[in-house]
Amino acid sequence: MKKENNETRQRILDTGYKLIVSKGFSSVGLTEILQSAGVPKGSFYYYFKSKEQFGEEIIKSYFSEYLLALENLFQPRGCSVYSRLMEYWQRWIETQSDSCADHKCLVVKLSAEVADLSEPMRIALLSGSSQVVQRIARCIEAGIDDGSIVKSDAAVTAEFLYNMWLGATLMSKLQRNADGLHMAMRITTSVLTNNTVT
Amino acid sequence: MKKENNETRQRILDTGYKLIVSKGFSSVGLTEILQSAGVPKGSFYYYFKSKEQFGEEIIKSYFSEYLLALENLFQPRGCSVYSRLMEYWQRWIETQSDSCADHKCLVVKLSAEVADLSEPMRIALLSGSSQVVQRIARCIEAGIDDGSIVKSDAAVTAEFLYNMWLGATLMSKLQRNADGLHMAMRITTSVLTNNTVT
DNA sequence: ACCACACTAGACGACTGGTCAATTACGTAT
DNA sequence: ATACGTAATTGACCAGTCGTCTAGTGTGGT
Repeated sequence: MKKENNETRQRILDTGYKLIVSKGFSSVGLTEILQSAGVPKGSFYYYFKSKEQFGEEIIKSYFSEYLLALENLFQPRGCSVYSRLMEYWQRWIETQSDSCADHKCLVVKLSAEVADLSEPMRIALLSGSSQVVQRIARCIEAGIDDGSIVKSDAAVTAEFLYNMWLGATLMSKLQRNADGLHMAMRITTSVLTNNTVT
Repeated sequence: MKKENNETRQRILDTGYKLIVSKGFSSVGLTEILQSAGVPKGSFYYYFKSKEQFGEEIIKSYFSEYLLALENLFQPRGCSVYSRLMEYWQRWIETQSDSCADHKCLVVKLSAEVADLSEPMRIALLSGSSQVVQRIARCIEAGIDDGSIVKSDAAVTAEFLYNMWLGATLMSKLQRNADGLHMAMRITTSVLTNNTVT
């Protein structure tokens, strides 16, 4: 049997995610990632073609986990579709707050930086976030069906809500507090129940 | 009398803005900026303390111009307050579209990257964007007064709209088209006239 | 014993932000 | 006209880091 050590590879990915999501892509060097992961520098190019492809894989594996968790959260349970969706936003607030170091959103952190820097990374980000929005849209549709969410164009509403939360998260990074996120939460509630904003 | 030669200094700032708004802060080196501006390396540190302080000044001068243009746009003219505000968003679409290289939004480009990187730059970004939101809020108030905008909490509406446009612009950078911005436009119209989303 | 291959060390040239001593340009006082 | 002080400008240079790569080590299978 070969050693087939993907453990090392995974550790590089995990450490890379943590550092990149907090410092950005260009600001973090391979040296720092590898040192922090306890992996020798020479190993990197055995596992990855380049830093860019490494970044692409981080994004892809991030969304892979994210979408799995989303699927799980939106699974029918002993509560309305509406409250399941609201739990999603509630968790968004928690994960994006200052305290929580991990699980920060890669879309918020990397979109602006990467969109003009790397085409593969841009595509990965776009594909992932599109799937998230799609999944939210399907959830809204289900909520309209079971009557817990007010009728609207589900696709438009999902995209709109996602955009608003993205912007609010960006501003909350500048403000270093969660006020903007709580405002987004109130508006989300209004929109899903009354179709009004305030 | 002093020479007061800010011309060189201003050229560095202008070139810096263009490069940074398209490539990001960390990805652009001083060498590239200076070479592109036709200014020798040594001169940089005569005008600026560090790259960080340089970035801070770029942000500040960006907002200084931005707020001036905003003030001008919102000035009472031969049209309703509502249509003046809508012209602002219309221009947002135009400046953030692929074609327009200059005048891209620094808040969109730098917030995520800089928030965890440099405190002075974060503060500059926060202060500037807060003033913009405030100015929009005052405009909405005026619109409520002259009856061209439906009644609402102006401050909340302004913050909400700004967040949504921020998010939409981020996504449009990923999508490389203006669809998200046009959706933001439709929602903005709805909100300001009906207080509904769709 | 030998091969195949997962893995690694360390150096590569290019480039980073930043420093500095030397030089020039110019308004003012003599 | 001359001398002087300072504002402005310069590019060579620093120590360090960047992403990348080649040459090689170690080990399990045959």
